[in-house]
Amino acid sequence: MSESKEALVEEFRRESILKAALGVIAREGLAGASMQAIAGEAGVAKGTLYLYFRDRDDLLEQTKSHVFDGVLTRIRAVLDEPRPLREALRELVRTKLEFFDQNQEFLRVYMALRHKGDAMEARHRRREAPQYNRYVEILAAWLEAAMARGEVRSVDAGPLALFFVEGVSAILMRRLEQRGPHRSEDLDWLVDTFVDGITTRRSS
Amino acid sequence: MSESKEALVEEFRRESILKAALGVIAREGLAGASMQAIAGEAGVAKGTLYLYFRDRDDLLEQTKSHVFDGVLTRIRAVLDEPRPLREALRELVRTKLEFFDQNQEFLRVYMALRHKGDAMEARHRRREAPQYNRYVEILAAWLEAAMARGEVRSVDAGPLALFFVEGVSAILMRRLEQRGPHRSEDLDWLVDTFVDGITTRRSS
Amino acid sequence: MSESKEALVEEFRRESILKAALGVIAREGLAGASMQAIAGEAGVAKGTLYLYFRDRDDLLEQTKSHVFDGVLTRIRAVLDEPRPLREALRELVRTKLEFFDQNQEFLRVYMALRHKGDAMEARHRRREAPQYNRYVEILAAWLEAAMARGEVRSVDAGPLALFFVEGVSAILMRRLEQRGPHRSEDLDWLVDTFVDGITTRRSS
Amino acid sequence: MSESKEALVEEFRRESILKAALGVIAREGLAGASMQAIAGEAGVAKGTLYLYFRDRDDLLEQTKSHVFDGVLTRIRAVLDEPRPLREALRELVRTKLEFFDQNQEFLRVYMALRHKGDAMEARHRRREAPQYNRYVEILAAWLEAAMARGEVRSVDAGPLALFFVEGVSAILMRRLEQRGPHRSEDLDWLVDTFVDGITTRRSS
DNA sequence: TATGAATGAGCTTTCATTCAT
DNA sequence: TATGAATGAAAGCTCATTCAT
Repeated sequence: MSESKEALVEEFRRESILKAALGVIAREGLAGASMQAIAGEAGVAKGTLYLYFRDRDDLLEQTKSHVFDGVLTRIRAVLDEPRPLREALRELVRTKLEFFDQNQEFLRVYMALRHKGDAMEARHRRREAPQYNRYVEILAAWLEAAMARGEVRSVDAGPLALFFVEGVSAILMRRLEQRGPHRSEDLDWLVDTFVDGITTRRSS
Repeated sequence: MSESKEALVEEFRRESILKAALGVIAREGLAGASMQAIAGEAGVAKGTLYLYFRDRDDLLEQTKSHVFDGVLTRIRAVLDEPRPLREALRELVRTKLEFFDQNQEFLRVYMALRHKGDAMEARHRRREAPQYNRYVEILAAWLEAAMARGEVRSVDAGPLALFFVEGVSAILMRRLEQRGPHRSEDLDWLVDTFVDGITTRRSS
Repeated sequence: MSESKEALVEEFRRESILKAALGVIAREGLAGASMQAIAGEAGVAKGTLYLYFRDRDDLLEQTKSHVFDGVLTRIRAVLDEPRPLREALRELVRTKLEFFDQNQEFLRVYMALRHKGDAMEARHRRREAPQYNRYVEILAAWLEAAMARGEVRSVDAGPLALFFVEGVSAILMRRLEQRGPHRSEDLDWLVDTFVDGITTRRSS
Repeated sequence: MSESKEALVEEFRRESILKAALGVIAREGLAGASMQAIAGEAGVAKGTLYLYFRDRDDLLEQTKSHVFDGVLTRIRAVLDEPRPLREALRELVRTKLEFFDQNQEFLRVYMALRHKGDAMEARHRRREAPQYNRYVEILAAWLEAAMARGEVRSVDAGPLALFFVEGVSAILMRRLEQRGPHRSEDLDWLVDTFVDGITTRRSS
């Protein structure tokens, strides 16, 4: 009981630090996210960060994971629900837009770090970006299921999912950068185009 | 004569530094690309770098430009040549693959910096990545021309181009990361899918 | 209690750094007073200096203030005490000699920086040397009071005070440089000469 | 013939560099007087400076000498001319004011370096500032002659000269700093005060 | 003699990390 | 467990000096 209470307190502290890191990164950029700045934002001392995270890299890594976990959960939910192809993908884009909107500043920074070999730390190239890959994998599996059902032309689902995910992400990022108002319906045509492409049977 | 010789030597030195920077960035990442490291790779003294570049930012910026200029030229050439839609895009992907192959390690890092608000420096958020944007713009213009000819369904060409460019880039990056052998024909199906999507008229 | 203790420790550390800076400047000159050297002399790490001083300029500035504050206090005390003109000025010179003797090497360097436009930094021309000016002002006020009492011929007290202060400083500096033994009585004749000059009524 | 011509050219070049150094120091301060800046001002290449001066210290030193030589010559001329005590010192101050006025910005910097142990370079503490000392010596000799003639009370002439010289310098510097208009007559009262002091016989 | 490209020591400053409290 | 003063490696950058031309 007491143990679980302590674990709860610890988890709470951990999350508040992650949230602080998120805020600082969004506001100041990665380079501005010094341990001092994060500690300050979190209202703890610098040393305390090292009680919860191995080092700066670890903290930054977990911050990234934390954010991506959020979208992953939502996206999984969208795809789990049975829907017509076109509707499902429209909903997917809608969800993603919403998420991007909420994490705009942070993503601007972290989009960079999608790929295996991070921009930052060649030393730590081993690290993955598992959530990001998971997202693509989930969509790929979903597409494969659609292919199995004959709804989608049979192609290599992995690259296809990646193509769609990144293409949409790029558009969303640009929209956010331009700070114009954005409604998700504005992108329905894109989904339609994509769906037309993957469902159409080529005429000789 | 002597002047042009000196200018040549200067340009040669400048390029050799850019090449060194490219190498260091590819090997060690952006953060690892210290002036010291770049100078070492180039076989010159630290101070020499400052004879050719204003500061580190300038050097990094020019390194990026140098690389992107290369692909931009090639891509422009591909799109300038009149070709059927499908062929043109296949050739585009082929060209890009080749380029990515040559600059793999560097791009892994610099893909990050495509977007307006760079990953690194919130202070320097102003800087653009003009070549990258130019690439997308060129494709968008090309697509618009195709729309005008009635070959492609009329949609917002800018986002569409971005979608394609980024989607393809993502796949290329992943392929390179997985270091498997890759033939450009492997992606013909993707181009076909995209072309089908953008050319097909929806039936009711 | 604990707070005041910490404040005490902090103040102690701060002063020990100032003392170290003083020593280094005296020994190596201003240009030789690198942060490294000062830190070494103080027995702390370079970074520690930045916990107590904003930057090098700040440290140097405070070092100067620290020294000049000392003499200012003593000189004020001398002039506050009511004394005959001649006695007061003799005592002033005596006090100054004692102070110069204690801070000889440092003053050799910092005498330079008396004037508004420092020797060092054209960029920082704004900074004053307030303590030094205060010293002259105090003496000027004191002389004006003597004029008001009819003890001293009425002239422009500011320049007169400056004349005396600098004249005496120069002699003290030279004596210290020549490292001969020096007793303050050796300068009584100078005070007498000055006093004679300022008190005498000119005979047509 | 040709040799002397070359020597002339060399001397001309040397002086033009000194003049350039003077200008840069006056404009940018000592710290801003980089070899590059001086070379630029002189219209020669950096390397050329080293053909005429051993190193930066040497150049700076000679710049100082060059300036002080000028005033020294003029002052010697003033004191060589037979004049009543009061007139001679008034003329001395007048000459000095004129000189200070012409070299204002430079002196602001170099006043610092009057003393044996320069502010800048403890390593080079050996160097003298001979011209400055010569000035004081000349005045001291002149005062001693006046003492021998019975016109001035017999005291230690060296310190007395130093006292007068520095006192006057300080006032002139301050006037220049305050950039107000200044006429030399404004300082006649000071000379009178001083003369009264040194000529008056104390009454018991 | 004159040049200026190249050098590299040395500077100030930042900041991730440690550890005594 | 939490702190934050202290550390010192490492960064970007400057500039006096050298030397091949």
